[in-house]
Amino acid sequence: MFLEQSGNRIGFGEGFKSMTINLKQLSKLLKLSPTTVSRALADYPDVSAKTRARVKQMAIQQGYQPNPVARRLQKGKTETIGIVITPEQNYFSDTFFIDLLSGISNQITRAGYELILGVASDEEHEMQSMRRMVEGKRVDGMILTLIREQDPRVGYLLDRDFPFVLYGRTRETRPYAFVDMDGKQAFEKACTYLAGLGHNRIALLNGEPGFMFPVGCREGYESGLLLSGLELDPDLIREWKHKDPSQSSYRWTLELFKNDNPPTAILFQTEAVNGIFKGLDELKLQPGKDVALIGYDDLEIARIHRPSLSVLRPQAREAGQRVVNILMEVIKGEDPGKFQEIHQVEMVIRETSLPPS
Amino acid sequence: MFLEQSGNRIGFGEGFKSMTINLKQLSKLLKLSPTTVSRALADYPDVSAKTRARVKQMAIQQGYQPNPVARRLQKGKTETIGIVITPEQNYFSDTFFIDLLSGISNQITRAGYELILGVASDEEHEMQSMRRMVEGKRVDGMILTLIREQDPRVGYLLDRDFPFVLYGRTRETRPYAFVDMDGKQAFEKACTYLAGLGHNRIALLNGEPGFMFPVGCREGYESGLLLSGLELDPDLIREWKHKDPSQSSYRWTLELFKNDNPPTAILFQTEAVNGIFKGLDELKLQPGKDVALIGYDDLEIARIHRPSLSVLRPQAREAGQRVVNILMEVIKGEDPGKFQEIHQVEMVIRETSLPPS
DNA sequence: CACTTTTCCCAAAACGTTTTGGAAAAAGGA
DNA sequence: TCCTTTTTCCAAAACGTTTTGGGAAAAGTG
Repeated sequence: MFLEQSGNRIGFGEGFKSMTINLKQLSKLLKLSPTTVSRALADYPDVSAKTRARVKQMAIQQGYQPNPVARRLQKGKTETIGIVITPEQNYFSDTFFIDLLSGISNQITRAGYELILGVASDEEHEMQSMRRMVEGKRVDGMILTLIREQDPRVGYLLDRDFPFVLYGRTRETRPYAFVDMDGKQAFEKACTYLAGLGHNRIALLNGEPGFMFPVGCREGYESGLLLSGLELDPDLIREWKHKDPSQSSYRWTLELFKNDNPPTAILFQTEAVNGIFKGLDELKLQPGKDVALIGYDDLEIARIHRPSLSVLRPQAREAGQRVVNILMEVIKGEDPGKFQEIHQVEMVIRETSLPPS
Repeated sequence: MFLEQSGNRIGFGEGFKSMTINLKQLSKLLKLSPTTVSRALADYPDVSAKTRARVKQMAIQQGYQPNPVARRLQKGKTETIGIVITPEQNYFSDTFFIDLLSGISNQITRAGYELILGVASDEEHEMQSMRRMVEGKRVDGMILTLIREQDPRVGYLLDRDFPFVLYGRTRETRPYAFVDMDGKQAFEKACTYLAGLGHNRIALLNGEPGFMFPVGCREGYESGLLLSGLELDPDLIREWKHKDPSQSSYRWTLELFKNDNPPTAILFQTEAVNGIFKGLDELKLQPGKDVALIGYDDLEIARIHRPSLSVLRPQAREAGQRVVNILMEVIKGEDPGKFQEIHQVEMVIRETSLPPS
């Protein structure tokens, strides 16, 4: 039998296990039923203020923490959110994704939930990892990132009515919840800004086709040209690959300037900046001076490079928090269609966005 | 923040839950007891081959998956491993960490476990996040990375006899399990290689003091010099900061060459390469030609840069898998002191490791 | 005082598994 | 045949919570 062991911290060779106390033991210590203790800790009104205080104090003193596994079983929830990332796609380009993840993680913790992570090597494995989480009843909801135009994950989750939130958007007619950056508005803003400076040959070095984000970038770019009275030249548009942003953007940069009438400015995702710098260097063109540059994402390199890079800066951390808050609502049963947020992106003018020379 | 809303269709509830079946329902379908079904699926010998096959077939047909939360409660395990990362420390430098994480994640999945992720903003928050996992009974074991010379996390876990494995090492006399790269051997190898080419002024641009890894790097560097009959010149050693590898390494590079007798070669962590390139560029020194370079970590930039960077290449993915396998043993109760692995690091000779001109 | 209402607490059930400790049926041994 | 052993199954308990559905005591109310 178990006797009272108030304040007992001595291990019996079972080092860790012995220093943990459960509800039954705590209630015995308090000479109360487990019911009352549980309800006291959960601030139910049907336990007197006095005992509630007594229970809480003892709980703290004994270092009691309810076993989350038991609570989850009883509550029928996993209290867990899943996310699957794919290293192939060069996801961890500097600070951006980790900022997003940071916002997600902190908000999840605040809700008393857990974030479980899958790392998939490719698209198929990505789906498989998600199915394990969903069908294996390991999560209450999913967060999806790096969304494709046609994204099978979204259809899959919608089909089974499983809670999820996208960071990004996809082509899907059924309503779903998402948080997205307004890439269109961002690129439009950057484009008109450059045009306003006098640039009339503005190039776009866009992200990989198939993904949704570059679609908005292009829309914004085209709309920006239109608003500025510039005409669209398909020769000024190139697309790089996720697999090797630097390499492909390097090649496309060289190609862009083979043009008879080369660009005086380039819009692009900052991820690809190394390749661009390299290409320009080889062409003896000075960034900022000979060619204006505005990148999307405020990575470290943008700040430390000389000349420093003008950028469009999405607020990744805030977006991550919103994603989680929305997901919690969807899990509670709210209609996902109600949660469709498009966040503005601010422009940070540094040294690479001067008028044409 | 701009908020756009659209679509307000009311979702249908109960969609997901209805398509999942539990053990009791399955056993009813089979006209067997839950006990037998459970044991059949777990390949116990006390259920006949015939019924076992029948059970398994029905389980597949019905898409039965045991509820992991219930199993965890019964087994008294969380089947979960925790890891805490800190964005401040520029952790996600390109592919290295994600490779490690990939190895970890895949191996954990293979074991039927889950990986939960914490993102902490600083050292204190890091500890707090870990304590939540450990004391909140949310994990069976922890994986620690980016280890400091004096690391309070290790003492904390050892004190309460909680299973963990380090990726890296620390100064701690009690036995603990770790997987580490042989930084000493790697830097020694690189150093003697350069010396063999005729370099006699070899600099070390080392990682931030306080962390354990740079200690080994320096040991290897010093030992390499000794073996090559070169003498140690404290003026050729500099240390950069995690917070801004590029900026600090840029400054140190400039400083290194103020020396009367400047280096002809530099050893460093590839993370810091941008700063070095920038510094050399400013000094009108060509990497590889005027100054030999060998970096630790085979990041993308190392491969795509021209001239391509010679590197020391740790096998992060394999290391991640080992970390998990070892952690599983420790969780089973094996003595952690038995698991102390030091992995060799290969050297990849590319274009920046030529003899001095 | 007799009654209703409010306050405070608790026993039992439930969540979905796995494990324990048999028990009935079948097979083997004399 | 009778006894023992093996095979095959299952009821009940357990894991540690929360929730359900009261019930006893205390406090109001007339």
